[in-house]
Amino acid sequence: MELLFFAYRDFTAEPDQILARYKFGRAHHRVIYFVGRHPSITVSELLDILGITKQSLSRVLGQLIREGFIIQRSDRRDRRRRLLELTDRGRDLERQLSENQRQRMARAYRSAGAESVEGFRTVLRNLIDARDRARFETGEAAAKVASRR
Amino acid sequence: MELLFFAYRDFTAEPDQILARYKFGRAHHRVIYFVGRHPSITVSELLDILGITKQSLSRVLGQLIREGFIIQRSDRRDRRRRLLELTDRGRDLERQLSENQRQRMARAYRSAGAESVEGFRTVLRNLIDARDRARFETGEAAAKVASRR
DNA sequence: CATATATGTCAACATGGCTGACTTAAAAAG
DNA sequence: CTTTTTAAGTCAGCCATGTTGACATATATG
Repeated sequence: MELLFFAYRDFTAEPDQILARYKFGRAHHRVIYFVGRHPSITVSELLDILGITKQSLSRVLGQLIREGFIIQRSDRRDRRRRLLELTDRGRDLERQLSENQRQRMARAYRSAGAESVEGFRTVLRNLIDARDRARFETGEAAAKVASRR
Repeated sequence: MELLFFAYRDFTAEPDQILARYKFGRAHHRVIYFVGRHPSITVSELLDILGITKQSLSRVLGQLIREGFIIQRSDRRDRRRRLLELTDRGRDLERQLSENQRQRMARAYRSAGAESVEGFRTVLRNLIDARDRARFETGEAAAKVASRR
């Protein structure tokens, strides 16, 4: 538990200086990260992932849209939905922000070795609520989940 | 990175209802947790661990002391230092709060197996800044670190 | 004695959660 | 075609927990 605390603390600490330049906070980082990882994600899906309220998200998402880091377009099939994408500008910022973290992760993986990495991922998956664990299933199970959506 | 986000999100989500009963937040949980794990910790050490400012800590720590969850006594050798301990009441609360988390961790460990657990811990250690990594060294290295303090 | 260190405190401010109440547009159900 | 449900957005206000900066006090150290 303590390890997890320190690892998470140090893992998330670095990007803050970059964010400050844009007058953004960690919440913005999370939004940019997940929109980057899941292009065409809807607002509801993003809310589910972040586990926060619509009102909280809207403050942050609104800024990102107004300042041109994210664009919305409506889903053709269901025009109530807004699909979110990073703009070029958004992608730039995402890369800047995640660069440190990716490097840190890569370093940790390299010096731990492939077996440790597998164990790391297995335990993390088990820590996640069953509801969301499916996102990270491997092989056939993942295919099933994907097709269900 | 995504796995880590979800695991941390779910791992930290549960104790909030209990905390709410005492009108406490997550910050109180962290303080109670670390004082519980490191009896006689000083205020400075706690600040280092939490990575927050003295003023932020003081708000939370002050409440916990006033409400009888933590006591301070001065260090005999250096009477400027205040050593922090959980009271019986504090220990009760700590147990309540961490119970879910310990169970979640135990479940994750059980279904992942001993090897995965080793890998998990190895990668987490590597993710931590070198500065704090020493806390978690094993065997002889750990003894050295301990004796240096 | 002078300086450095550990702790505490006051004030003001920012971020990012929350609840509650409502609106609008579109889809789905009847 | 009307009603209901769903997805998204908005306004207002509250709270927890970070931040900076300025100081104060007690004690240890040089």
